[in-house]
Amino acid sequence: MFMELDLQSESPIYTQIAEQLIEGIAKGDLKPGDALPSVRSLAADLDINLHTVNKAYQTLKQEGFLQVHRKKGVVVQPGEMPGVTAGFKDKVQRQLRALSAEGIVRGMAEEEFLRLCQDAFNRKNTKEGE
Amino acid sequence: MFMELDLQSESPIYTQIAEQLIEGIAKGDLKPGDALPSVRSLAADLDINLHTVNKAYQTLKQEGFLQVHRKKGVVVQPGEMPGVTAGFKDKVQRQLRALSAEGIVRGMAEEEFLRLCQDAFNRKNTKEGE
Amino acid sequence: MFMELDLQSESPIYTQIAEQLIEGIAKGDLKPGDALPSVRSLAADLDINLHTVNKAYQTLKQEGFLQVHRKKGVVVQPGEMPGVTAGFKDKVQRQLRALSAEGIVRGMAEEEFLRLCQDAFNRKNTKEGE
Amino acid sequence: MFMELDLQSESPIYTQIAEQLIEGIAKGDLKPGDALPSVRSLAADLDINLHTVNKAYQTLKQEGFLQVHRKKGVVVQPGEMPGVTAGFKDKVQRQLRALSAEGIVRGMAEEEFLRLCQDAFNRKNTKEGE
DNA sequence: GTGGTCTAGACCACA
DNA sequence: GTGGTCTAGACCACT
Repeated sequence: MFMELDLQSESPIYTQIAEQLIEGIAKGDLKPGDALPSVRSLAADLDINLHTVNKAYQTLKQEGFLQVHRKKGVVVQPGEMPGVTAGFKDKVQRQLRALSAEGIVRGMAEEEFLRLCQDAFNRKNTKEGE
Repeated sequence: MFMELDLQSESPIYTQIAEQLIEGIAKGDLKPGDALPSVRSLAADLDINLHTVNKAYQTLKQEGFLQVHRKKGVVVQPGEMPGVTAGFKDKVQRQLRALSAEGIVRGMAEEEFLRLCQDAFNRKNTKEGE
Repeated sequence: MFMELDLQSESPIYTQIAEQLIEGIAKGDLKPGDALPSVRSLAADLDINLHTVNKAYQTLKQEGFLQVHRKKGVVVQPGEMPGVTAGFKDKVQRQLRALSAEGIVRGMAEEEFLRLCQDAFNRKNTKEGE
Repeated sequence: MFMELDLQSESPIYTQIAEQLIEGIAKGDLKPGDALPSVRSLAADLDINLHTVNKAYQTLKQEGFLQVHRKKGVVVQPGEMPGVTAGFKDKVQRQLRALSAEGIVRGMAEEEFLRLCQDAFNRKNTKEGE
C-alpha cells in the first residue's frame, strides 16, 4: 500500500490518508474484506501521530467504507459499499461548480475540462500538452 | 449580485464569498472592470465582519482575478485573467481524482459522473431523478 | 512632461508624481527654475484629484526640490538643491539592504545586482537576458 | 534571532518583520528547513499582536520563502527558493530608479552610490565619513 | 500547543 | 468613504 503525504498541503493529513484509501479501493488495490495495517503500524510507517491515522479510519468507518473487527482489525467493507447518496451528489456538484467556474474564468474550454474529468475517472494521468 | 452563505458549512466564509464571485464572473454577472461593493458595504449586506470580506477580496486579488484600483476601489480584473496555469490544473486534477474515486467506490457509472461534470460546466442544475 | 500613473500600484499616486518629477529633474528634462504645470492643469491632465497633485508638490517643496512663487507658480528649485543628507543616506541604505537581501536569497549574483544599480543610476533600461 | 522593530516607521510592522526574516535567511542565520518561532511566541517576544506576525508569515509563505509544515509549524522553505523572477527584477529596478534619481538630484556621485549598493549587498555598514 | 478563522472596534493614509 | 494596518479576544481543527 503506497501512500504519499504532503505535510505542506492545506488539507489535513487524516483527510489525505482517507482519500488515498478510497483511491486504493477504487483502483482495486484494496478489495472488500482486505485487512488494513493497524493504526500503530501505519502511523509508524508514515511517521505521524496515532490519533491522525485513527481519525482517518474512523471517518471512513463512519461513512461505511471500512469495518472494524475485534479480531481481524480494520478491513475494507466486505459487504455492500455505500451508494450514490444525495449527500454525495451534492458534494460532487458543489465542488464541480466551483472548479468549472474557475476554469471558465481562466479560459478553459469545455472539451479540456471534460477530458480532465474523464481521465480522472479512468485514473489516467492527464499529460501536459496533450 | 446575489450571494448566499452557509455559516454552518465546513468551508470558510471567505472561501464561499470568493467562489461566488468567481461564479459571478463565469456567468457574466460580473464583467472585467466592474466595481465590486466595498468591503464595508458587502460585509454589512452579508451581516458579517468586514475582515472576512476583505480576506476574500485579498485572496482573489492575489490570484489575479481582482484588482485594487486607487480610484474605483476593488474591481474585476479589467485586463487579462489568469490563464490555465499548471497550479490550477493540478488543483483540478487532485480534486477530480478524489471525487471520482469516491464515486467509483460508491458505484457511480462513468456516464453519470461525466454528466455531472458537463452540467456543472454549463451551469445547469442537475436534477434528481433525471 | 510625460507622466505615467499606475492606479493599481501600492504606492500612492502623489508619491508616483513626486518620484517622476524627481526623475525629470535627474534626467535634465526639468531644469532649475523651470515652471511646472499648475495644480489644476496637471490634475486635469492626469484625471485625478487636485488634492493629490497638491500633496505631491507640497512634499517636494518641503524637501526643497521645488519652490512656490506667487507669480510664477511652482518652479523647480532654482537655487541650491538639497544635498546628500544623513537622512537620505539612511533611506538609501535601508532600502538597499532589503532589496539586496531578497536578491541574495533569490540567488542573484553580486555582479548582476550591481549592474542593475549602475544601469539605474545611468537611466539605462536593463534588458532581459543581457 | 534578533529582530528590531520601529513602531514609528512608516513601513508597516509586518513588512519590517518580513524584511528582517529575509535578511536572516540572506545572512545564513536562518537556513532552509529551520523552524520559525510560532506566531504566538514571536508576537509575545516582540510585544505585538499575533495577527501582525501572522501577516508577515503569510506574506512570505505566499512568495515562497516560507512553508507551513503540518508537523513542524512554520519553516524556512526547505526546497528551492524562488528565483530572480521578472516581477522581482521589476521591483528592484523601480526602487533603484527612484533612489538613484533622488541621489543624482542631490548631487551624489555614481561612485558613492555604487559603493552603497555594494556594501549593502555584502552586509557591510557603510559608515559616515568613510 | 499550532495555525486558521471570525468578530469587533480603532486609527490612518489616500482620494 | 475607501482600503490598509493593528489590536484584542475568541473558538476550532489538527497533531
